[in-house]
Amino acid sequence: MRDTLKLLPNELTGMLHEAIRSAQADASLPAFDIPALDVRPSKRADQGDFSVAVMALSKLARGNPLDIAQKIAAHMPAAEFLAATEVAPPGYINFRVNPVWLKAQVNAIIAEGDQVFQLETGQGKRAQVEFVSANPTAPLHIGRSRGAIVGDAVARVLEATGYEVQREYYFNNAGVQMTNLGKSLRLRYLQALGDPIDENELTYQGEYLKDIATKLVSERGDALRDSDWKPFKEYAETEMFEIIKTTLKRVDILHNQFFNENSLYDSGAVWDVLKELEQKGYTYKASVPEDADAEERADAGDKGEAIWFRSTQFGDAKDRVLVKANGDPTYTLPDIAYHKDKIERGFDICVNILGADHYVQHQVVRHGVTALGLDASKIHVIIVQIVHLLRGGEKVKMSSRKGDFETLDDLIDQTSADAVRYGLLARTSDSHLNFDLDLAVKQTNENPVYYIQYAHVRCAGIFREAALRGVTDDGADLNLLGDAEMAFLRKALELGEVLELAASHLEPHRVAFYALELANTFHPIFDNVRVLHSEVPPEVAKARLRFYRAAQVILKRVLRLMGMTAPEVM
RNA sequence: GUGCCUAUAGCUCAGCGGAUAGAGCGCUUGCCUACGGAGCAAGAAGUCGGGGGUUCGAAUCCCUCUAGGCACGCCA
Repeated sequence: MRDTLKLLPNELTGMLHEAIRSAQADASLPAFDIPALDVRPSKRADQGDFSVAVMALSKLARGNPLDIAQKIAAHMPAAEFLAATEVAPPGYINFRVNPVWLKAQVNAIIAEGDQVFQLETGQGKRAQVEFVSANPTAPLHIGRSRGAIVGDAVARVLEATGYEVQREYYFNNAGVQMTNLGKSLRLRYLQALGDPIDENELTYQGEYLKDIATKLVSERGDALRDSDWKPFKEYAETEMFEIIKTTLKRVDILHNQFFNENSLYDSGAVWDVLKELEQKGYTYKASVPEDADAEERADAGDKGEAIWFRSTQFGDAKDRVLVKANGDPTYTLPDIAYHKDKIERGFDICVNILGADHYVQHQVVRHGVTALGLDASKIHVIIVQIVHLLRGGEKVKMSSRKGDFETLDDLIDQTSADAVRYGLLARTSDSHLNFDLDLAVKQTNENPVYYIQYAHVRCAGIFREAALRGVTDDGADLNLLGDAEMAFLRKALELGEVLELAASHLEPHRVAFYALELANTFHPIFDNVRVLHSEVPPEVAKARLRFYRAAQVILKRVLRLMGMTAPEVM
């Protein structure tokens, strides 16, 4: 299967350009620059398999759209996969795929196996996807998990188009939060040793610290009774990261790079960035921003002088503090240094998955990167909107401080890793996500995940039964396949385009919707196209058996692209 | 008040400049002596939040209004 044939719309677009140039060469059409032509799968069978609207050429070619369409169609070059080119009013060109070629794709699909529709458009390019990036203070919160699922799905889609992808986790283990974590664990530790404690002093009240404290007591006894928070922070951090990694592994997410914010201080990168911004004249020292009005000046109080970044020069609504009056940097400064580091590591694209609440912060970082003279356009951001948990139709409140939150682990326990992956992936990142816990707990067919996986299971069922009856697909004649099977193959051939769009637009939800459409195409065929039935001639059975092998390859590939399992039985 | 996101079938959501607006669930009616019925077939269900505008053509682009969400720290 050549790469171009995995992307039939691209192939047809190229042929259309050729046809138009050819028509211009023999003066059938006047000279004009060819605009973008959008070839897409047709919606209905009478409109062929692929269609393109050429009405927009009407002005350029100074003629009526139908005539133009006919002239282009007449000049279309021949291709093995293309059976017919038809024209329809008011100015559509419809393409029909050659059935013989289509049926032969069954063998191509089987030959590609787990790598089917592996594209090469991103070949030789390196991408980085930064996601999750939660500080190791608590188990992964459900609010973080949407970004986790989307981030990993983006990484998988980029890999499918040929990119070399790095999955990165950015964290800070030096902040106030981590100190509080250490102090909280220390209290839980003392409690585990039998000392009375005041639970109101616990910043982190979750049960998980009790478990870690118990483990610590079993390892060290009361040896740490007189220690301050520091060894507890170290221990808690290590344990928390193990817990987080274990959770992520449950949904098949594996980061291959953990980037510690502290390394930017150790290397001096943070202060180098500040110096560079100062040298370029983008900073100033003041107690209030330069453009502050009288009221703001009055409200400012006396915090002392901070170092400000003139982000307003880059379109920001206000200038931002880089270094506080007490000499400590804000989060912004190291974040700019981090993104500078990312760009300088030479990735072709850096994708950053952020929650909606980080949108403004990211804009500031982007301005900082631009101020340093770097190309901020390499940084792509996917903003995932808030997840609301619903139970009994009511919103469930989530807090990672009080310990009554819903973690990703909770969600997986109540449903399944596959249901969580699909549920969090199957909508656009822009949309606010309502996760219905009641529905998720049900594990009924109301969840599309079962519908999709069931298609794969049904294929496996055929092969099991075929093996028992000694039926094989040796010497199968694919021309014996019928219209129903071809309908599925047409759908299967859309996968290349789906992946290409999902990668170029950074929209992995496209794969989730495609999966549902694919299953929706599969099930009616399964019902009507029997393999092991007494009325099915042996040679037809062979062809159909091979067809189902190809169907299973496609279904498995799509499930794996979403990070889901492809079960043989359910 | 300002910025960003959202508003499409009873519900959850796709579609984001092209031909009669789609899917799943739910609902109605059929289909089990055939490889697993977690299935299939048929059907009902939509002034694409309201109003203007651009275009040969708008759910899609622009303006505006309404409703909901998230942000607007010398927090991280």
